[in-house]
Amino acid sequence: MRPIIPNISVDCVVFGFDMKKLNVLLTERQLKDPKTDEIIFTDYTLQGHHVLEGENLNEAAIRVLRDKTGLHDIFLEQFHTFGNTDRMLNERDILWTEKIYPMVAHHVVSVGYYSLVDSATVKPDQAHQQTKWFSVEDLPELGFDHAEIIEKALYCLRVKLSREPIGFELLPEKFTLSQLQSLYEAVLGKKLDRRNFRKKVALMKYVIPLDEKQRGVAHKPAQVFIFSKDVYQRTKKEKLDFSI
Amino acid sequence: MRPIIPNISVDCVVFGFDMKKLNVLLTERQLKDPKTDEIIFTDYTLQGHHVLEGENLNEAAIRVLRDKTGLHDIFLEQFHTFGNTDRMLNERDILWTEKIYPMVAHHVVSVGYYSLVDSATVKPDQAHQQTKWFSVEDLPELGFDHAEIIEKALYCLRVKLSREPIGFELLPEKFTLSQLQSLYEAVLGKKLDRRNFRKKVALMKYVIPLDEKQRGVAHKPAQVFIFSKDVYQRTKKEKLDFSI
DNA sequence: TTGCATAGTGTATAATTAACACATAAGCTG
DNA sequence: CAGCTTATGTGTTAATTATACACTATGCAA
Repeated sequence: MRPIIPNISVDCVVFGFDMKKLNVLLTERQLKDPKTDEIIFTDYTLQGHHVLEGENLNEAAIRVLRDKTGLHDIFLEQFHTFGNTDRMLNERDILWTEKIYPMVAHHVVSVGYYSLVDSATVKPDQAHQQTKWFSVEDLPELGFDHAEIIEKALYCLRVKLSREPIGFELLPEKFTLSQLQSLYEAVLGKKLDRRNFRKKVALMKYVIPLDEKQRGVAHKPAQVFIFSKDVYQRTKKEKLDFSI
Repeated sequence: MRPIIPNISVDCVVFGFDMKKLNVLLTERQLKDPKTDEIIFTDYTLQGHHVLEGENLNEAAIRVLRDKTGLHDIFLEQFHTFGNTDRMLNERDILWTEKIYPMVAHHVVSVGYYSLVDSATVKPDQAHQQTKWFSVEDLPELGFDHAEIIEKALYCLRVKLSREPIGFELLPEKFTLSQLQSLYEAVLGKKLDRRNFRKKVALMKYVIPLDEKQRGVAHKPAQVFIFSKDVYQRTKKEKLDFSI
């Protein structure tokens, strides 16, 4: 295995959508006293790891996701780099770093990526016991500067979603318009008008209705749609929609 | 002097506006044969430097600007981090790094910042001989991956300018509406309608007319305005203008 | 005083956004 | 199987915002 670069890491904010709210994948971090086995603290962190020698940043992010969640071929976007000298210097982080990673630098610069997945495809059970989904509205205690990283990631996701149709990455392949709308509402954090929303979507030629309806629901079944990246690539015009 | 971190640097894309076009500040890089004094190559690079031990990324960017251009208290924004393993491995860069910085790592991750200045305040003469303004439309041969960095910086600047009134950072304190318009045109890369532009600006309460006119121009003198960051902060509403 | 160059101004039309309510279909329950 | 529950699906009007477009005003220079 290639050696790590001790002072450069990537952290991945994995966003997932469960048809109700926007979630973030977090891993439990627990420090125990080696003698008494007493828990010193418990909190949560993002999925992250050091970049390896000879590895590109993007590659590192892809590797982290694969290793820590089993995910591959998913949407990934670099959004900000965090390099304050004090970002690993609160009390718990010092304890943790000393015990677990004594060989690692004190000042690690971390490149932030966010990724988007359909919550249902990630079952944080088997191999990754201590990994769980948390609503972005109700996060647990976080290690390092990861609260700040998540906040920034969410902001960047909102900006991005308002410009580009990346929301589909958070949905299963087939979805209904209500699901799409509730995704937008979850990410943007506000309610949208159903009829106006559907009018907008109707203009997106890359959201394609299938000859298929929802099944097994206790109400009028909805039409099922897919997103065609292909059609999108071909029909998008380089509109940056500069507002002046 | 504090030691450098050998594998982390910042690169600053300094944008300047000269009332006509958008420019970038670049520094000549010339490699000479130490014996014959023959020029092996000449090209240009951004202002960059390694981060120092114990230094935040932002601080490093501020320091680089101060040391390389004399600028201080200016607008700075981190926009992307460049860390491909091959970013310093084209032929000229290898030659250069071997001769000039033999002790530095081959794989340097560079955090990109852009800054905005009024071209007139930077006179790249005295201390910084080899530093010159170049139109973003007509760049010289660039070292490392700096062409890519500039392209990304320009894209991010456009996105940012379309959301927030940061253009004023590129103008002198007092400016006319025509100057403001031509700044927007230069950054966004397209012509705007004068009357519609002025209607827009009229809605920005933080663009304040002074009781003062342009002087010494061979035509009707224009009204002079200032930008009030203060009024902006107080009147901006958190509008992310999500288009759905 | 005339010419030149840029400043400054308003209106009509088109496009986009925002607000809003009722009929429909499937499963469930009794 | 009747009726209840729940989410789907659909159109119009008003308000706002964006676009297109042409002439007069002012100061300086020749």
